Amino acid sequence: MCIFAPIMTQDELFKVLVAHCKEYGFIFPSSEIYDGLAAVYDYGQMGVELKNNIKQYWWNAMTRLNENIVGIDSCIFMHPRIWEASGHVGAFNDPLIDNKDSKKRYRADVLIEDYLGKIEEKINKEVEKGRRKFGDSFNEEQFRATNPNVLREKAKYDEVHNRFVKAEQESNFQEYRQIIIDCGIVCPISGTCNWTDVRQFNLMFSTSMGSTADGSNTIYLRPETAQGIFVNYLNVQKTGRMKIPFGIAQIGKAFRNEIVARQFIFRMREFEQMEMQFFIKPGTELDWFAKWKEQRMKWHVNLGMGAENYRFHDHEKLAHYANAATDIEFQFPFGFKELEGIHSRTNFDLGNHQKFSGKKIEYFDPEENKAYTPYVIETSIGVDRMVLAVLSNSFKEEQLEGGDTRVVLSIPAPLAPVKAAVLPLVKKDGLPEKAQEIMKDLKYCFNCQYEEKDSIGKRYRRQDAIGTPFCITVDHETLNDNCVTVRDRDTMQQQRVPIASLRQMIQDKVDMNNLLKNLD
RNA sequence: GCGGAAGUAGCUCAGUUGGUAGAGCAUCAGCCUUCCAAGCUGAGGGUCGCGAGUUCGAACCUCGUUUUCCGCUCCA
Repeated sequence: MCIFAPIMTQDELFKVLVAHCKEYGFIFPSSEIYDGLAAVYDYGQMGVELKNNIKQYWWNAMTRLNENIVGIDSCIFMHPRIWEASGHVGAFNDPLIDNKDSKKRYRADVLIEDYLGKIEEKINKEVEKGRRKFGDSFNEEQFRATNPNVLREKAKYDEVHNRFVKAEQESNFQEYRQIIIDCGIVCPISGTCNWTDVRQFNLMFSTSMGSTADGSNTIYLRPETAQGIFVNYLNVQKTGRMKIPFGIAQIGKAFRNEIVARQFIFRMREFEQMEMQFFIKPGTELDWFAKWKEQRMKWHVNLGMGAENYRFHDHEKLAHYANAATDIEFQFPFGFKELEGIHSRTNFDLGNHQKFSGKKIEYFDPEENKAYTPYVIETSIGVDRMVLAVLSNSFKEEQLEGGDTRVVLSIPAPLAPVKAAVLPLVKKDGLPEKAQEIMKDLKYCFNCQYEEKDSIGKRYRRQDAIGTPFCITVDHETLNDNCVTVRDRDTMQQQRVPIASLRQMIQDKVDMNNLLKNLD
């Protein structure tokens, strides 16, 4: 068996995978009969099963294996002030400006900051010049206060800086543009100053709550599920009598109005997150950060999709709330990309909610005999990215002996949408009836399919294409000996098995608890 | 959001200088079949992405629009 690699590039493979996902009912473009809706996808009959299994694997790994982690399900709608406290209202609005000649887009504030940085550099150069000139007798403070070149640049800097800060406070984006033009900031590509207006892209979706126009409030669709956990911290801690360290897990939809959403379900405007916030004593965050890094990597590798396909990517530039951050990256067909983020969020979120809500959010630590606002380690994984990781990793086009090819999804068995297919060899001679009997027995334990149409080989291929680990074939012998042929998806090997032992055989392979036991 | 390319049946595509829309596979029904797809017979399925314009007549020419892909840009 060899994989199609020599013939197909990663790019082509990805296209074939997308087509396969549609053809076999995993993922459809949203609203397709109305020409689709950009970057929104629906899960089909197979996709939803796979997705649910992934969620179950995560949920159980979090809430069952850890006595000190509990789940919640908070709403998508939340009080608008929450997004001020979290920093999303401020930081999620990027002022963007385009150069009409080069067609390149920049963040207007970054352009101005770069410009200010260049003036600073100039000043520093002057200072260095002076230092070389005067040697030991050089007095930097005095030099800065008197040198005409420095003073001129400093005045320029202060003027622009003040305008910039004021514009930022007032969210006056036209002023951004004016600053860019007044300073003669040019596009590094085209070298021209031919700029469009500054446009603001609010990455949060908004809608209004309240049915009358004047009585309604603007509210946002949450851009992350984490805040639902933070604002419920006190509720869970008190009612669950939780002692630090403890965690709260949540799975739910989040929405971001991305400027560009592409690469299939990798970046969607509506997506699903699995987040766990772990509350800890301040000062212990780097230990817990390391622990969760290890735990989360173990969870991934445990699926058996190849340890070499994962890597950590530590952040050098940290977000406003974090003091340590890393990504778990997975090798997608388009390269290593973020699958999960692990962040040490300090007490930024709880502290801010304390400030904005005016409610005390503290934990009294009996061991320390004092109260503090807990620190947080966050693990945050995209469900849809996880689905894509599983699909892209398991999709194979194999060359068989005799020149045949087959397309197989070697999905880890506990995640497979359908666990077993029950197939009468022919649809006569009482074989369908016997197969239905088996089906009746197995359907209470596993998601099974019954199929009698087309030749047996064709049915095997169809099951391969959706990743069914077992095909159970009922033949004429079965009526005499109560045994069936069980065909393995990955090896294509067949084995004669008594009907009575079918259930255990399937269970051994598809039981998610086997995965979970390896994690404990 | 900008630039480029594309959109004909569920899928892959053909369709001549503008003249009544096709194939293979798939689907469905029936027949035949003792274990790794593509046996036989028949049937269904398309406002040619959508909307205008030019024309006696548009899948084909023009404009607009939308979706997808590629590049840029952005990404908590």
